[in-house]
Amino acid sequence: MANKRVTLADVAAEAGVAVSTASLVLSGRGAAVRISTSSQQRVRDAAQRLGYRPNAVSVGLRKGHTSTLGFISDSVASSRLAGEMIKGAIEAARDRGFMVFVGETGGNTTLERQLLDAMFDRQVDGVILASMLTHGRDLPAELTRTPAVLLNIATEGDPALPVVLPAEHQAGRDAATTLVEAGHRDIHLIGAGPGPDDVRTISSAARQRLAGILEVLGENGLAPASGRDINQWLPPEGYRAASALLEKGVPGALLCFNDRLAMGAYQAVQERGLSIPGDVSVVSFDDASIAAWLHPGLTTFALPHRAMGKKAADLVVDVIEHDRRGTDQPAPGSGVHLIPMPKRDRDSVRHLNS
Amino acid sequence: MANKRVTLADVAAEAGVAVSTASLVLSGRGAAVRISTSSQQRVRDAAQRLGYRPNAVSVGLRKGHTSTLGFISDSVASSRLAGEMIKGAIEAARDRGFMVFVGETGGNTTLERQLLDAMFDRQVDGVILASMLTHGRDLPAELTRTPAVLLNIATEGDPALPVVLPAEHQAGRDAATTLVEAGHRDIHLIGAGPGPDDVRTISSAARQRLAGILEVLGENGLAPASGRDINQWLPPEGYRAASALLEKGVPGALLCFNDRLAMGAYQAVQERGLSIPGDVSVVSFDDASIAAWLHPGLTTFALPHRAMGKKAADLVVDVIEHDRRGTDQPAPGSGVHLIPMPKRDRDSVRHLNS
DNA sequence: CTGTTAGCGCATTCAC
DNA sequence: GTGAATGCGCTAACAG
Repeated sequence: MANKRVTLADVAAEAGVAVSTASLVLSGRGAAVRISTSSQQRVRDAAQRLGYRPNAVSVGLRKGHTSTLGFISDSVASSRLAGEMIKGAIEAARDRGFMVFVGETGGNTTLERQLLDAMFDRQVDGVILASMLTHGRDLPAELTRTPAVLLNIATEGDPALPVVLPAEHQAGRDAATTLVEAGHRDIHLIGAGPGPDDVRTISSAARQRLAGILEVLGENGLAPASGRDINQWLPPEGYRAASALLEKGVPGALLCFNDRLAMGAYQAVQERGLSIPGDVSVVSFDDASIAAWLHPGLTTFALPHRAMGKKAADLVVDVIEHDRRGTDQPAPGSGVHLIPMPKRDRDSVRHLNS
Repeated sequence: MANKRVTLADVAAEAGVAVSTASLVLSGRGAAVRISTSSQQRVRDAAQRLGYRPNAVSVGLRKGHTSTLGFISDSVASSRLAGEMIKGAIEAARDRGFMVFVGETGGNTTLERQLLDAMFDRQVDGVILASMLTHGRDLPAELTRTPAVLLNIATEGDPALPVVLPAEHQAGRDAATTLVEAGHRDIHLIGAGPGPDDVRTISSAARQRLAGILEVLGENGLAPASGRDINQWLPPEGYRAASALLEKGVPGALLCFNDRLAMGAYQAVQERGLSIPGDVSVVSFDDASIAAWLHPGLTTFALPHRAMGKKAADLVVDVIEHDRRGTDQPAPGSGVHLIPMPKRDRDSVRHLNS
């Protein structure tokens, strides 16, 4: 099985030089220290021939850093979107030469501490702390010992750490704008509202989406035709809310707080023989995979999870490299980074004025 | 920032003993080497007081192993199910004291090699190679250098490595049995069939599910009423296939090869004003999240991704620990491990005989 | 220009 | 019972 790895010493022996020479050459500083071209070539050839690869563990011990990141999340499996976030982070990390440990806490704080410890034991150079449900939380104290960034986690007050969040407020504005510009006046909210404080979930997305929506509505002299504050944003709840609305007549437009609510609303509308978007328009948030599969395709504002993961990884690496450089300039990137939520324009909105 | 970690030397100094003594004590062999109880206590106290944690990188260099696994997949983000697989693996690994590097190749073989190299450089003790779409493939040669297991990857012939797969064939049998026992005779296949070789996707799941289905049908003197071989198992295809069927009359039962096809079939059936399961019964595979959200709930056989991930991690660790023990008994666990696909019994099947 | 030396943090012989 | 010395594979001072 383990046919021993070839070491720097092997290469040096093969090339007939000292290990330090081999080290210099292979780290690219051969020319700078003016090692003879012939020696350099011999070392390179030997390394090539033997298939030498530096032992990262040894390098890590020696240099004190490991080109390794930790990614800790409360859940990795909740949805495709969670996967996208991890994927974005892993890919960006790899592009910068980092591997990443992934851990999942299930929301358990003890476990979180243990995972952080296990990662620090392995000398990770930085940590991404992520949540799949944006909300505020206390942060473990260890996070100050190492570069860290918060991914999809809201903090109260001014965060010392970089924070990456979706631009929920702007998405709320964009969603309302979409409906208003299509000529809709009676817009029913499903998931939160109608008042700015009618928000039941701990998800801070709800509050911000709502604020954005109300802002635009207000700017156009409108208010929500109705609002339904819901704790669990799942299809059955969307179904019930839409059904209740339909009993009282045909609502012009439904602004659902996520795609699963929208899916439930679709079911209610279509079971009554009504048409989307002919009779009722629907706009939503998230761009979960069902959004594209629904009939007709659901117009929605995508949670940019992939881009968020990438941004988070880029930020930690920025901080790491900054620290390593050891300048006394301020650490880069702290503060909140809002990632835009792009519109997925499909077929669930009717344009009244065209 | 980096307020230095406390090392074994710090502990030894604090306790007033030599590092080797401290090492012995903390590795639990203090009693065996008969170190004085007082020294032992002092060392333990010091370690406690200073918050000592062994540097895993150093231990890795010294002992040659790192309590670290690599998980390489062609995609981590394709669905919630992919996440479940990773989650199962990560959790099982953690329970055994291992952290895991996660990498994603997107199907790119070069990238796969690079990731494997990066992991081997970091001295991973074992590797899980996973795919989100079961099918055969060539394996990178490096895999023989380290304990490895294949997760959701089929191999031709007798694999030298442990392989973890869903019990697709049995699930095919179970799905057909469900329909037959409910009294259905005209069973239409959507996704593959009607002949045993009418399989267009590279997914080996299709072939095995089909084989299981045909077996049970045959045992009951039946054959598929029709079959529709489809390359892309997505809702639009299911919609089209079911629509075509409905033009010729009302099929009694639809056996869909996955939930997304079933979702499309639902749309076709319900748009025609027909009822599930009143007019047509539907059974499917995967248990994607939509299966529970559809109206009525879709009876389906769940891909046990979580359990598969767990099994894979347990297997690598078994092999690692076996190798480490150095006995000359055969390596454990090689061969194929089939994980059962449990039935999610919901409301899409009508029982004709009750 | 190149080789020798020391040490990153730890575990393990081997003397005392 | 305990401590000093050695080396895992590598890099960085320092000599030569």
